[in-house]
Amino acid sequence: MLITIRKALNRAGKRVTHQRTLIMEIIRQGRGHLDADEIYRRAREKEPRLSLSTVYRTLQMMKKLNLVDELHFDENHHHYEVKPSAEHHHLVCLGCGRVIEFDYPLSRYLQKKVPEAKDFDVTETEVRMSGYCAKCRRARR
Amino acid sequence: MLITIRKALNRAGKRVTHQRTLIMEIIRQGRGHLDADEIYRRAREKEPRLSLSTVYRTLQMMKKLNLVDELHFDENHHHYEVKPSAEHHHLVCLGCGRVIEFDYPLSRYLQKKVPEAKDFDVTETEVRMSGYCAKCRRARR
DNA sequence: TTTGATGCAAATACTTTGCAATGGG
DNA sequence: CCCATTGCAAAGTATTTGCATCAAA
Repeated sequence: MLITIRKALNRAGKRVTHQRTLIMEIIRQGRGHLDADEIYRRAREKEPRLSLSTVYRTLQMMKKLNLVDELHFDENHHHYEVKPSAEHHHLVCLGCGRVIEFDYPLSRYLQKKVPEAKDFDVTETEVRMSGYCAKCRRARR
Repeated sequence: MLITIRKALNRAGKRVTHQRTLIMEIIRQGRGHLDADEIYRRAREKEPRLSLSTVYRTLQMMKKLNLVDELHFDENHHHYEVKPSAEHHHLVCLGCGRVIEFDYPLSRYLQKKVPEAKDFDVTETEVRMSGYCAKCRRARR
């Protein structure tokens, strides 16, 4: 786990700092769906002097190195997860905000089926379905 | 066109104001992919006293009334388009930012295929594929 | 005339940046 | 020891809110 991070950083000529491994570890343990602020809060429990800027800077870097994915739910901030090996997507409840993950391989399929994508080097495919879960549907006014 | 907006507002018990019809008309003419600020700039050409808050408030309302879709590209603000009748999705070039639309009906299919979605009232399905278009791939360092 | 909607200004939320100090290689 | 990285504070951008005024019904 940590070895992967260390390796990836080295390969990119980036320094392996305590902050970077900590942040990455938190994202991994968060099993996706953490936002920058939540990552910051958790990281500060171990490293109280860590700054929010470092979280953002690390996130940007990880994104560029393709170590994490940035997800866009129905909100005005982002969520992060370590780049998953198996393709999976998200189901977001607009009522309670719960995010349900589901596996579904679509990337290769769409790449073939969609003519517009033929000439494209697709690095990421994200499917986001939103709506209301059973519980929230009942409570909905 | 305008009739639809007027109707939808009436049906929801909302007032039909000059600002609202103007904003809606701009989103429609923008053919999707306008952000709040761009909508604001264009609207002010016709209605210089219009405020940005009104744009945001109108957008929120339209979203709730299901008249517009809010799209999440790889940025920290949103883009808006009038709710399209045919299901379509987006291909985003990370190099030049160009957004290519493609039609592809997936919603019903996924609703059936994904067990996690069975118990869900899905109101929207958005597929976003990102990567590099032919031009940008060549220019990429 | 009666509210709901608007404009304005101020507040909040999220993210980025400048710079001096720090620590990894 | 050198320079990438950090913490801190300050700035920048995106969005929301309170309130007096305005205008649609």
